[in-house]
Amino acid sequence: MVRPGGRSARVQAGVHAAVRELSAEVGRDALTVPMIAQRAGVTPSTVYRRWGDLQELLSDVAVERLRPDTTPGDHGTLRSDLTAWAEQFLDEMSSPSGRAYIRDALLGDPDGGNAGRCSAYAAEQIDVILSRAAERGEETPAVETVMDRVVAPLMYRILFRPDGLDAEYARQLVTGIFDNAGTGAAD
Amino acid sequence: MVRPGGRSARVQAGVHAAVRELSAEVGRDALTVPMIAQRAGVTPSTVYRRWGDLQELLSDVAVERLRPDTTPGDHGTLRSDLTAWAEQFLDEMSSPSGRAYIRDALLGDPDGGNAGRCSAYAAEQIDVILSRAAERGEETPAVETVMDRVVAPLMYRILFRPDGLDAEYARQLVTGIFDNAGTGAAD
DNA sequence: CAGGTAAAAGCTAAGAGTTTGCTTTAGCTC
DNA sequence: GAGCTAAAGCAAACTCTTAGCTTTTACCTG
Repeated sequence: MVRPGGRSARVQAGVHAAVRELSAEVGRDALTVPMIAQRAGVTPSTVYRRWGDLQELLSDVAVERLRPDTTPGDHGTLRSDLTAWAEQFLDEMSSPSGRAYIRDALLGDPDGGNAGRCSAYAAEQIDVILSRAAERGEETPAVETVMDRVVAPLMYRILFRPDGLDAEYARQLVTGIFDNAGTGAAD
Repeated sequence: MVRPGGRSARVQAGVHAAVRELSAEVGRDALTVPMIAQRAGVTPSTVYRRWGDLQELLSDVAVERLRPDTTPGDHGTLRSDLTAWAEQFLDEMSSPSGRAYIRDALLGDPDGGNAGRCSAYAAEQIDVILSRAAERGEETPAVETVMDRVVAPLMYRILFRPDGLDAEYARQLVTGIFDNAGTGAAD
C-alpha cells in the first residue's frame, strides 16, 4: 500500500491541481480526462482507474473548493452573525461558478458522500456561530433549525430558481428564525 | 420549420420513449446515445444535434417524469392536505429512482429551465392545496412560505443527506408552519 | 539494508462514443 | 404541385474509454 505522502498522494494532488488550472484556462465544460491527465503528467488510465470517470473527479474537486476556508465572522450578536454568514453563503454559492461546483458535487456517486460533505461544511459553520452565541449567553436555536430554515431554502433557490435571488432574501430567512409572528396559517 | 405533429415531434416522442424503455431494461447508468438512437429508430447524430449530449436528454426525460399526474388529495383541512402531500412528495422523491430523476433534471443546461420546471410543479400543487383551503375559509400562508418551510428542507435532505429521512420529518415541517411557538432564538 | 511483495501507475491496442460536412427527406407555403 | 427550409440520414475522422499486461514504487520483513 502507498501511504500518505507517497506516490498516490502526489498523483491525486497533481490531478486535482490540473483540474483547477485547466478549468480556469479552458472552462469547466471543455475539460476531458486525457487533457487533465496530460497536464498532471499521468496517463489517462490512471485517472479512470482512480476516479472512474470525469464526473466523479469533478465532484471530488468541487467538494474541496466548497470547503469554507475561514471561520464565520464575529459581529457581536447571533442575529448579525447569521445574517452575515447567510449573505456571504448566498453570494458565493449563487454565482455561476458556485452553482457549477454544487452541481458537480451532487453529481458524484450518491453513496460517495460528497454531497453530505457539503452539507456538513455548512453545519459546522452554523455550529461555530451558535456556540459563540451560547457563550455570550444568547438563546440559540438548534443547528438543524438553521439548516432547515436558512440553508435549505437558500440552496433550493440556488439550484431550482437561480433568478431573482438577492441578499434581502437571505436576511428575511434569518429574520424568520427570530420572528415568531406566524406564517398566516391558522392552527 | 416542422410543426407539432410533424416529424420532429415524432422523433422527440420516440427518443423519449426509448429512454424510458431502456432505462427500465438495462438501468439508467448503462444508457448510451447510440443505444437509445437505435431503439428509437433514428441515427445518433440526430440525438446529438437536438439534445447536445446524453445528460441534456436525460434531463428532459427526467422533468417529464417528475411532473405530478394527480391533483393533491382533499383531506378536509389545510393541515392534513399539506401533511399528506409532503409525505407523498418525500416518499416519491427520496427513492433511489426519484433522487436519480432530480439529479438528472438538475444536470441539464442551467438556463434551459428544467430545474425551474420541477420547482414550478411543486408550487402548482401547493397552490391547489392553499386555494382549496382559502375557499373553505381557512387562513392560509403564502405559497412561498410553504416552499421555503416544507419543500426546500425536504429537497435539501433528499439531495444532500439522503439517510435518516422519514415521514415524521415531513410532518414536523408542516407542523412548523402552524406552530408559532418559536425556534429557541431570542430576538 | 537487501530482497520480497502488493498496490498503483505506465503502456498499448481494441472498442465505443462523438463530431462534422454533405446529402436526402419531410412538411410547410404559395 | 413546385419551391423552400428545417431537420434527419449517412459516413468517415476523431476522441475518449476500457482492459490486459508490464513496470515502478513504497513499504515491510529477515
